[in-house]
Amino acid sequence: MTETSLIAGVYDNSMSKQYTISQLAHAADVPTTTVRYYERVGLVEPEDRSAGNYRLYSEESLRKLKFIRAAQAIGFTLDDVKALLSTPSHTAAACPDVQSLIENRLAEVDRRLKDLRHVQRVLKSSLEKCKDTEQADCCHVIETLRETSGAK
Amino acid sequence: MTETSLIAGVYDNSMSKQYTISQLAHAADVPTTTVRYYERVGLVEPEDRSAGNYRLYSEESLRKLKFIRAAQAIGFTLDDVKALLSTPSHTAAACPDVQSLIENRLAEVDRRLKDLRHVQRVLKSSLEKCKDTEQADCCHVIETLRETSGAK
DNA sequence: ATCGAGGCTGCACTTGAGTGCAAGGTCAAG
DNA sequence: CTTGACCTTGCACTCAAGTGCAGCCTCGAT
Repeated sequence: MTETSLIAGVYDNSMSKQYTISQLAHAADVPTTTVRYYERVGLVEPEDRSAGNYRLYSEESLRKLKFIRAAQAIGFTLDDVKALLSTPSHTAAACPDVQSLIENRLAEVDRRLKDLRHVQRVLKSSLEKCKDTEQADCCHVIETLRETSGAK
Repeated sequence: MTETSLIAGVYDNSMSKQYTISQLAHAADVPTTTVRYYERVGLVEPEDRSAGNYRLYSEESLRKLKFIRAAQAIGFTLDDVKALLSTPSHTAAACPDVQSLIENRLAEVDRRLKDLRHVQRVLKSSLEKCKDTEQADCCHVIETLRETSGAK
């Protein structure tokens, strides 16, 4: 292990192949522009440059990239991801930081879920009124909104 | 009813009082800057101007403002709101438009709920591993993420 | 040798919903 | 008549996570 990173895994088969930016991007299913952007903000760096100044990436970059997308998918910001990635790996000391990052996200997700369920109820009842053939009057949407705005 | 607006309600007590921008803003619990912003994007207009060129708003503006915030709270964009507001009121013809706007929002909310529940599961299991005193090793977070990134 | 695909840099722009600021005008109280 | 709170305009800036573009370079194939 050349570098003790949170990502550097168990499988350290040195002599792994190198990727150009588009190969890497393709493998991680990320636009190349985004890979360069991640570099700009300090998330991923090429291992090396080719003779013609092309970026060359290692397996680790690929793992990192996948990690970034996975973390993003569950709602972490790139700043959070940066924190996660720069956490000195495998030390118990880091745990509280990571843990509280997760707890914060989870709390936010819970809040958001609660909100959304409320929203879902309101929208459904609006739709009911809208569809009500007795008096197909979408203006009731407004009533519904007015009434429920105070609530919550 | 001077204007057939979706908002102009049943209670059309003419001779209603006028608001300065800060009174209006306070009543609707919106910053004054935001009221001006809404004007810029064509959502709310003052009924009149005072001698000193101050904006003067009617009750209708207040209702409109409250409507905007309520609609926003259930996830409509200001563009949606504009569409809702400009819908020629009380005509059955408008119904399909309003209805599909609501249906679209609802579909999006459903999707979002599904995503969030997934996220919640992933975060919870990360947290479990993080808290596991057997081997308090937050790095398992990475494993969890890597495994679940493919799913979904 | 030349063509097209892909790569490089740097900079500006996007979206949505506002916020901040400067320079000035107005209003009511003291 | 001054002070302070409030109002006016216009313009620029914020945030996050990118996207787009111009002008140039490099690589592999024909």
